[in-house]
Amino acid sequence: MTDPVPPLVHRKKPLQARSALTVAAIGEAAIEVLLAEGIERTTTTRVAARAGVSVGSLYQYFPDKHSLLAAVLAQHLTHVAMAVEKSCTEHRGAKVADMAQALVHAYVSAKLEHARASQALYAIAAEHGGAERVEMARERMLAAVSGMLATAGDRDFSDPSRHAAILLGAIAGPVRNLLESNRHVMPGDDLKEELVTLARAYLLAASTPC
Amino acid sequence: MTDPVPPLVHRKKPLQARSALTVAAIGEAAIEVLLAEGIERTTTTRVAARAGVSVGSLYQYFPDKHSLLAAVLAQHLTHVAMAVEKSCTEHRGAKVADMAQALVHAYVSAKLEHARASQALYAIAAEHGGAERVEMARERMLAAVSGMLATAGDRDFSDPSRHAAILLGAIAGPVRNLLESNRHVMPGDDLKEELVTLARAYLLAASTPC
Amino acid sequence: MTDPVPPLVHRKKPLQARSALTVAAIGEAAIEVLLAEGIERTTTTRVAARAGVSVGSLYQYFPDKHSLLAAVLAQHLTHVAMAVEKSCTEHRGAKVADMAQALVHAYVSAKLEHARASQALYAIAAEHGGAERVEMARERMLAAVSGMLATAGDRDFSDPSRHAAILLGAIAGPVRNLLESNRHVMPGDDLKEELVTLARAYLLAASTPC
Amino acid sequence: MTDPVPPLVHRKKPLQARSALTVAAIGEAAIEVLLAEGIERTTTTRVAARAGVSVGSLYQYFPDKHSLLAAVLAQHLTHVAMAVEKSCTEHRGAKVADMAQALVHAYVSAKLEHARASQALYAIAAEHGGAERVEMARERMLAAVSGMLATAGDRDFSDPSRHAAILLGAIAGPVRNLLESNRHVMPGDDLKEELVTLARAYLLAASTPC
DNA sequence: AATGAATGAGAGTTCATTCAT
DNA sequence: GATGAATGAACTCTCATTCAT
Repeated sequence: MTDPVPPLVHRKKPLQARSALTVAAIGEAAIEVLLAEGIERTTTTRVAARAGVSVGSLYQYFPDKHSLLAAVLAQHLTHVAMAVEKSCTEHRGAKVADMAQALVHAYVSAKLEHARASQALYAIAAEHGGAERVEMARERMLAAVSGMLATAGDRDFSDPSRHAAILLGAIAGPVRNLLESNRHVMPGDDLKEELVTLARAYLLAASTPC
Repeated sequence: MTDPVPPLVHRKKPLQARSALTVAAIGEAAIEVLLAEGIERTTTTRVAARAGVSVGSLYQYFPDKHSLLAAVLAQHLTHVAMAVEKSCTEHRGAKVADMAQALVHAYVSAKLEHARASQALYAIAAEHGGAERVEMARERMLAAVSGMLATAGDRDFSDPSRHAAILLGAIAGPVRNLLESNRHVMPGDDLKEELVTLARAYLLAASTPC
Repeated sequence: MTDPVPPLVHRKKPLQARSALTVAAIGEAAIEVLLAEGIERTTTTRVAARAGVSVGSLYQYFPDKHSLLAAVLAQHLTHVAMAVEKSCTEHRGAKVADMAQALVHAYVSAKLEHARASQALYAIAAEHGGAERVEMARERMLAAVSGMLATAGDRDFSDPSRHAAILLGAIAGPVRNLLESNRHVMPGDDLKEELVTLARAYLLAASTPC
Repeated sequence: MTDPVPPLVHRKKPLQARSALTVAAIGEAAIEVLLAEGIERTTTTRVAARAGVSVGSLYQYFPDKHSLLAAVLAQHLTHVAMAVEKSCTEHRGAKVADMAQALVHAYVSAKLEHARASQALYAIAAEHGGAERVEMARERMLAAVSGMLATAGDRDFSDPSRHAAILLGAIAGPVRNLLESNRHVMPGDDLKEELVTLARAYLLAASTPC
């Protein structure tokens, strides 16, 4: 939108245990307020109150509201990206069917594990330099997935980067729908199963035998 | 978040040509401001200014900011949902491969046709009762798609409604990623082609021959 | 308050019958809106709508909102003042007991006859140059009453003007209370009777036999 | 008009001395602005400015404009009501002539003591739920006065509650007239004297000897 | 370090008034 | 003459941010 990717610095390094706890509490509180009140009513005062600290303290740890929300978003994105990266690293050289299953599990589990946060953060993603951060996380995952695809033991991919992009998007879409629809239409395990079918079918269709 | 689906009424019926133009201009302006400034800076005053009318006029046509954004979102969602419904109706009884292609074309074209609007509206979708409206549009499309799947000439689906949900999500995900990443990584036609592959592969994998 | 007594001119003389009707309708509408919505929500548009005319028409007859409300107030005040003047003229030379009765009847009847208007107008009286107009009406009534008292056939008043002021205030107070308390505690006739007792007692106490 | 009696809560308890001073300053300022500019121009911003604080501070102590004005009105009404109650309690069992004098003194003194506030508040009384509050204050005073009348040592009242209502109204009317007419026609002491005459005359006329 | 009262720019919304039709 | 869409100043209220305590 308007702003370049801001540096995302904390005003202080939360070296002491106390500080770290406070920062964590504020992050939690932000998500809760986001879910309970919506972005427009997510104010620094309300977040501080929910976290049980004063606004002043909040500003001791985050230079402004922007940074607070960006930090919360970044943390979540990093969590998911790392889960994907780990899984991709572990399945280099595997068969595509296994890659598909592993990727779906890694991604969906990481998302559903923090379902509430995920849901809340879709709202931030569109603002606060969120788009850039989301983009960056996607790049990381894309690199990991296309790297993995290129090493598939049983299939060749003509354009691993493109296939990775479609694959990730195709997995993320239904997950997002599930998280955003309040009444959870489908249990997480069914979702995973169905997405494994999807991922496997796509990867096979998009590749040729070695 | 907090509010139920609001009635989405215009304050006045835009019967006269002049009014209709003004309403349209305001809608356009809302999207432009949304894209240029982000939601937080999308104020009624700015939208009115961009539309070349006074705030007062804006409020003559929309009871409040909420309704304005909701109306813009609703218009877009309806456009896409109708395109999908039309395509599904036309392909009842067809082969799944054709269904897949038709659905992808219909959805992606409708989205890319109003790419700017699409992109801008993801931000609204999370607020302003947007979630409910998005949900409703999804229901319409789901019904259309699962209805179509059930009539496939060459395959049987055990649970058309579930498959429809996954399919739509899987198509929407990559489209969304494309729209949200500012630098358009992939041309629209390539995207369609790849999604057709995805959709066909999934539908075949998820069904059994008649 | 801030402004001197404004000239209270209509923009046009309502010579034609049509105009006179419209003016009257607007006046009525103003009172209704005042009662139904309170001053703060008494807008020119609402008054015009209630009167069944356009805002534009309202402004054809009244130069501004101020004048409209002032005119409505003035009309009511004049009505009451005239009733009092008439009664006072008719009872010059009478006995104070009869004067008291006549005055109470005239004043209370005039007020209760337009109870709704009376009630609504207390709100205007404090603004819109209302104070001055109320003052002027009081002067007229004061002059009439003290003029009458001075001619009493059976008693002498040392300071008719002061006695008139107290008398009028003492009658107006309970009437106002009755009108302002929504649940009408006392029937109008009981009020009159009680006020006659009050007025007679005061006038006798404040005067000496001839 | 539209609303029930609002709870009249301050947003924060003005426990600290500083806060209490600020709240008081805002109340004072409200009265001054009311007198200087009239209700329509009595805006929260102007009141805050006159009080020497920011609008934000005003809203820290009063949830909305409504409550601010209501609080100021309530304070004044309570002051007067308490003065009347005190006087009535002290004159239970007294002779009606003494009761009359005491009541007039208590009421008129309380009003004139805060003449400016009194005058300003007549304007609020008609709006902002003022009517209800005024009504409540009147009830308190009515109860006190009729309770006192019932204990009169030298006279019997057939309907103390009705007599109390008329008496209070008859005293309030002239006081109001005096406060509202800018040029003070009559000194306060003369007014009191005249009202004592009025009150005594009425109470005697409305009662019978024991 | 922590607090939370104070600030004031800025948002949403209304409404008296005008004027092209 | 009548209409009512358009205007934009002004109002109420919120909230990110600061700083004296």
